[in-house]
Amino acid sequence: MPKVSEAYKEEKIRNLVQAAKKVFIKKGYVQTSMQDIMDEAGISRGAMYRYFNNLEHVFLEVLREDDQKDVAFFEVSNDEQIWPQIQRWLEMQQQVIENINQSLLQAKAEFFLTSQQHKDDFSYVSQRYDEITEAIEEVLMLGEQKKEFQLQQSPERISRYMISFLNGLMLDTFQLGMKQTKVQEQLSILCFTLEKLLYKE
Amino acid sequence: MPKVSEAYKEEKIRNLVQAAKKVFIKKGYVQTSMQDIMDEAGISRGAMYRYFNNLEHVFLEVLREDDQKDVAFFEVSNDEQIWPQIQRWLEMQQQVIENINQSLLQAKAEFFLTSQQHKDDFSYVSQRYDEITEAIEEVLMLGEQKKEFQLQQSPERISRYMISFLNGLMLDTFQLGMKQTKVQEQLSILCFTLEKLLYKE
DNA sequence: AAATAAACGACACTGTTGTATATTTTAATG
DNA sequence: CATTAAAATATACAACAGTGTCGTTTATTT
Repeated sequence: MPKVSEAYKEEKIRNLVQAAKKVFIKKGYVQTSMQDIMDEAGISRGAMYRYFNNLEHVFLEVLREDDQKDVAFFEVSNDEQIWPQIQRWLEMQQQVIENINQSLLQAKAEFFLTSQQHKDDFSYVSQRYDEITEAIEEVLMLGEQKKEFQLQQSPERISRYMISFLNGLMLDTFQLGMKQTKVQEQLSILCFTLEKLLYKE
Repeated sequence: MPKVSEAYKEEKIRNLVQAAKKVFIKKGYVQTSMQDIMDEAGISRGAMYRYFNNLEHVFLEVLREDDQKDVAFFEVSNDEQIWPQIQRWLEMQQQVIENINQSLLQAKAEFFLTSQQHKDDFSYVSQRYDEITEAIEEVLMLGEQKKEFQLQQSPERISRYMISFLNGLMLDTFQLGMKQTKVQEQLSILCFTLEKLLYKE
């Protein structure tokens, strides 16, 4: 406990972030207090505040950790047709949505929704939105280059369209459960419309 | 021998609800306290608690009031073609989305997102979702009856699809502003895909 | 055993809630 | 029009939950 390596400190923080994440997933952002995280981590108040200034700080660290996992969020292979790859990606999204309760969705939504202050961290949301838009956009353009698609609308529009829809489906599903929103059916509609948007017939 | 009219009481409540609504629109649900509403209404703590038990109670009244305005939410006329009516409705939605900051969207989202307790009032969200789904569904079926459409997917699916998309667009727009999400463009894509879903070609 | 830094937990402070009590307003009555 | 009792409002208060700080304790290294 005294004089200790850098590695120890990092490890400690990683543990705390893990504990925090667990709590945030379970309780969302608004309902979570520092105390909850301390309890989950089995650590004292003083120790906690040695590593984090406040709850917002903790959450931002959790966010950072969570983001890293899907950096390589949409890897396209050039060897294969694009469309099947998109379809596979959509199936992945279905998995994501169906496990929405084990994700940070609620906490994130609450965090960015609740406080005007976070409009400063606004850049985060905004940036992430742009990143994803662009990633999808590129895939679409690639498909067009390869003469596989004939985009009926600009790739940017299509990309944003996909995101809006998926976001809506996620939140509705979180609120209402999968039975009511019928995730699979909805995604198959998205597929249907995407075909119309991507192909000339 | 008692005093005071019924009408007075109702009027009073309506005023309080109005004041509360104003605050909720400005600050959302989570950041709003009873005090904020009392201040806005220029009323004392004691008076406020005579009419409402707690913040949740106030919010539910505000919700009720707000819902009434769009009861006749999607009136279809039988004389006219359905499709133009849907298009007009979508234009209305654009207005709604573009004025999203003057709406209760944030407060509602926060309210239903934040607290597990509200899973009891869950019925509200769930019910409303079903109502809207059914309303749209009926319009679609009417169009099919009139041989105007040839639905490429079940009306239920299409209806839910529309809602998911619009919800997503609303929340994204609230977060990011209209410039980034390009509401109009997005809605025109929705229109495009809807045509594909409604018509055989 | 001296030095050091992590960990602990008590503490003071804040903002908010809901209630209890005091005061004012109201309209029916003599 | 003065009286009066109930209703409406105002004010003060206790309780609480959460925050961030700070002096103290603990355990290891040198």
